[in-house]
Amino acid sequence: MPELPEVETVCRGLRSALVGRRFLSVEARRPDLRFPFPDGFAARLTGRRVERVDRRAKYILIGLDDATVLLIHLGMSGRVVVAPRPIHRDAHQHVLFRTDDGQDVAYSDARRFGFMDLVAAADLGSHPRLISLGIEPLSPEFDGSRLAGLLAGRKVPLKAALLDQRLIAGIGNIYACEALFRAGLSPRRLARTVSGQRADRLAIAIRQVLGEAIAAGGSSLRDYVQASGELGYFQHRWAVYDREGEVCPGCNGGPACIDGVRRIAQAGRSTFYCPRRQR
DNA sequence: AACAAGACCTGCATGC
DNA sequence: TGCATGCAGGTCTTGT
Repeated sequence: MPELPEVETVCRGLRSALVGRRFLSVEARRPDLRFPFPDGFAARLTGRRVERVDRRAKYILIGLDDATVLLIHLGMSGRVVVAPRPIHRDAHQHVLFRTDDGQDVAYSDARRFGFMDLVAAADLGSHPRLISLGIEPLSPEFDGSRLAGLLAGRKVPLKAALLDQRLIAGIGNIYACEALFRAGLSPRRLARTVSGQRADRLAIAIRQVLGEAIAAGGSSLRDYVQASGELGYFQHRWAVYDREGEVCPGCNGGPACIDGVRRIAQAGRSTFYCPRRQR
């Protein structure tokens, strides 16, 4: 489920639910997700007060009052739901946080590709999962010339470069496809061929696509008392992702678009694009 | 050094 | 209906 916009949506939900609150109890119902929980995980969290909730790439960072940070990654299928106690229990609900104001925060993850870790705040930057992350695409420093610099000399397909978290942090398979469509650039083009105006267009497209998805998720949060990225995805209509064979929104059924959106495999993942509008 | 491929794990849609 | 197959929003590790 989660790329940057969905993680951001979950972060916002957790921020409003948790900042200033204490964990009355924490229950890990199994010893691991993708990795084992750190030693004393539940005990170390119990009684802690949440001071802040931040996001870095697709990671959720929950800052606690003892100068530690709870690091959460949602993997492919991780979900977070906040509800008044007692929360509905589901089959893959692996971690349950109870707060001092009567809320339950449940983490569910069928595939268990997600993970959690506890880190000293001072060591956050050197955490092995965070240390090599690239630029935040929504940060003010991210623009066309910065993007061109990151792509320069790279012989990988452009789509693969967008998915490389060491270059840009937070773009996943869906928004890589969508941003390339908006920028009119083929996912197969070599990354190093994108500079100048093409890089400008792509940087703008990335920011727009991510920003609109966050706006969609954020607006749905007001109506549902959940921090769930699923809502953002549910509301979003993709132009090309998962639309193999359909006419893309830019082509309006023109003769050159007879085959519609094409699906190819790149680095083992599906890429959707319009060969007519993306060059 | 850079890149592709396999691995992790479960659920779901599809086709026979 | 049952079963096999392929695919899924991520990223770490291994092999070329």
